[in-house]
Amino acid sequence: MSTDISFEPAASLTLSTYERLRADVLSGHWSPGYKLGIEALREHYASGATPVREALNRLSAEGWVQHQDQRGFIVTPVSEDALRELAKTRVWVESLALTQSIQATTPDWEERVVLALHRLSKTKRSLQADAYVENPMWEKLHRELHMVLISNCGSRWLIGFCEQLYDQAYRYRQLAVKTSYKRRQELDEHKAVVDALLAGDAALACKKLTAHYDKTAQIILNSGATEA
Amino acid sequence: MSTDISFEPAASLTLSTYERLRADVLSGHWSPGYKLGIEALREHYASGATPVREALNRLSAEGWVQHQDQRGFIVTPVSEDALRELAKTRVWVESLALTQSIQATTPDWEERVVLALHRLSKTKRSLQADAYVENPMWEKLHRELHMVLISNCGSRWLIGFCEQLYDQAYRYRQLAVKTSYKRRQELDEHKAVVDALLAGDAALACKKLTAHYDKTAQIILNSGATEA
DNA sequence: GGTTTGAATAATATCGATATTTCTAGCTGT
DNA sequence: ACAGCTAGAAATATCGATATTATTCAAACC
Repeated sequence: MSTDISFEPAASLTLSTYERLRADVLSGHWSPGYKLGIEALREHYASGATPVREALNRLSAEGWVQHQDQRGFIVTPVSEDALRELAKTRVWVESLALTQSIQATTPDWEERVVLALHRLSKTKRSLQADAYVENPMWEKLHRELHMVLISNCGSRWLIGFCEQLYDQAYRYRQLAVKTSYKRRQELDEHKAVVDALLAGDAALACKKLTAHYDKTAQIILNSGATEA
Repeated sequence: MSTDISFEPAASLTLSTYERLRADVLSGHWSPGYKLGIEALREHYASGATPVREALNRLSAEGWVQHQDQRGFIVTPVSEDALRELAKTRVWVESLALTQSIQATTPDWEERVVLALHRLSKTKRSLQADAYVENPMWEKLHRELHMVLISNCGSRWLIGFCEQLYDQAYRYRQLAVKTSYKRRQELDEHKAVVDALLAGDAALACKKLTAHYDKTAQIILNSGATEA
C-alpha cells in the first residue's frame, strides 16, 4: 500500500503527451474555450503532430476538448448551467453507486474506507498556511477516498462514470480556486458520509454526500469562475 | 420529423474511418479479441495510417477497443461476467434516468414517447419472415425509443451514459443473433414501460424496464455468444 | 529435452512534407 | 461607408517513409 504520487515513465510519446495535456486541461492551465493549435502543442510538449493529434482525439472522446471538423480543437467551455448539470448528475450517479456499495459491504471494503479517510485527515489541504497552494498529495488522497467510497458497487461501468464526473468537477474546482479560495471544513463532511456508511445507513450516507457536493457546487458558482 | 437512415458524407477521412470502424465493431464484423492491425485496417477502409490511428484512439477512449502500448489495438473482449455487469449497470442507470424523466414530465415529452413507440410498432424486426435478417430501420427506431424514454432526465451526462450502455448491449445482441435468434414479444415489453410512464408510475416503469433488460441479458447468455 | 539467446521479420510509433481547407485582409464596385 | 469577392496566409488533415519496438523461429547451450 503505497501512497506516493510518482508516475512511471510513459512508454510512448502519444501516452505521455496525452497525460500531460489532460493534466493541463484539468488544472486549468489551458482555459475553457482556448484554441488548441496542433503546431503550438507540438512545440509546447516537444512532441510530433501525430502524437498530439492522437492525444486530442482521445481527450475529445472523453469530453475534455471539442473537435470541429477541419477547424481544430478547443478546450471544452464551461458554464453555470453545465456546472449545475454536472453537480446534479454527480449526486444521482454517486448516490446510486454508494448505495450499491453499502448494500454489498464487506469488512475489507470498510477497512479501505476508514484507511482512506484517515490518510486524508492527516494531510493538509494547502501547502501554505496563509495562502492556498494546492497540495498534490491531498488531491490524490481526496480522489482516492471518493473512489473507495463507490468502489464496492460491483460495476466497473459505474465506477468509470464516477471517475469521469469527479475529474470534470475537479476542473471546475481548479477554475474556482484561481479566482477565490474559501476555507471549509471538508473533513467533517467526509467523516459524516463515512460514519453513515459504517452504520449501514445508505440513505443517510447519500444525504451527506449530496450535501457535500451541493456545497462544493455553490462555492464554485459563487466564485464566478464560470463567467466569461 | 424525418425517419430516414441516411448519413451525411463524412467531412474528414478520420471521421469516416471512425464511423465505419465503430459500426463494424458494434455489428460484430470484427470479433471480440480480434487484432486490429494498422496496415490491415488501412487497406480495408481505403484510408491512411493517421486516420486509422486517430479513429482507434477515439474508440479506445470509448471502450470499444483496447490499446496495449507498443503492441497495437484489439477489439475489447466479451465475457459472461462483463455482460452481467453491463446488464446490471443498465438497469441501475436507466432506471435512474427514467425516474428523473418521469418526475420532470411534460406533454411534449410524452408525445415524443408515444410517437417513438408507435413508429417502432409499425416496423418489422426482421426483413424476412422465415429467417432473421436485421432491419436497420427497426434498430434505429428501437434505439430512438429507448433514448426518448430517458431523454427528459435533464442531464446530458446521464443521457450519454445511457447511450454508451445501450450501444455496448447492442454489440452483445449482435453477437447472440449470429449464434441463434429467438422470437420474442418485445413490443409488449416496450408498451408496458410506456403505459406505466404515461400513468406517472415511475416505480412500475422501472420494474418493466428492468424485466425487459433482464430478459434480453438472459437470452444472450443462453445463446452462448459470450463463450470463447 | 527443454530453455535461452539472437538475428531476421513484422508491426507499431513517429516524423517531415504535402495537399486541402479555413481564415484574413485588402480590394473593388456600388 | 459597406457588402461581396479574391488572393494570400495560416492551419488542419493526410500521406509516405523511417526509426523503434515486439515477435518469431531456429540454433546453441545447459
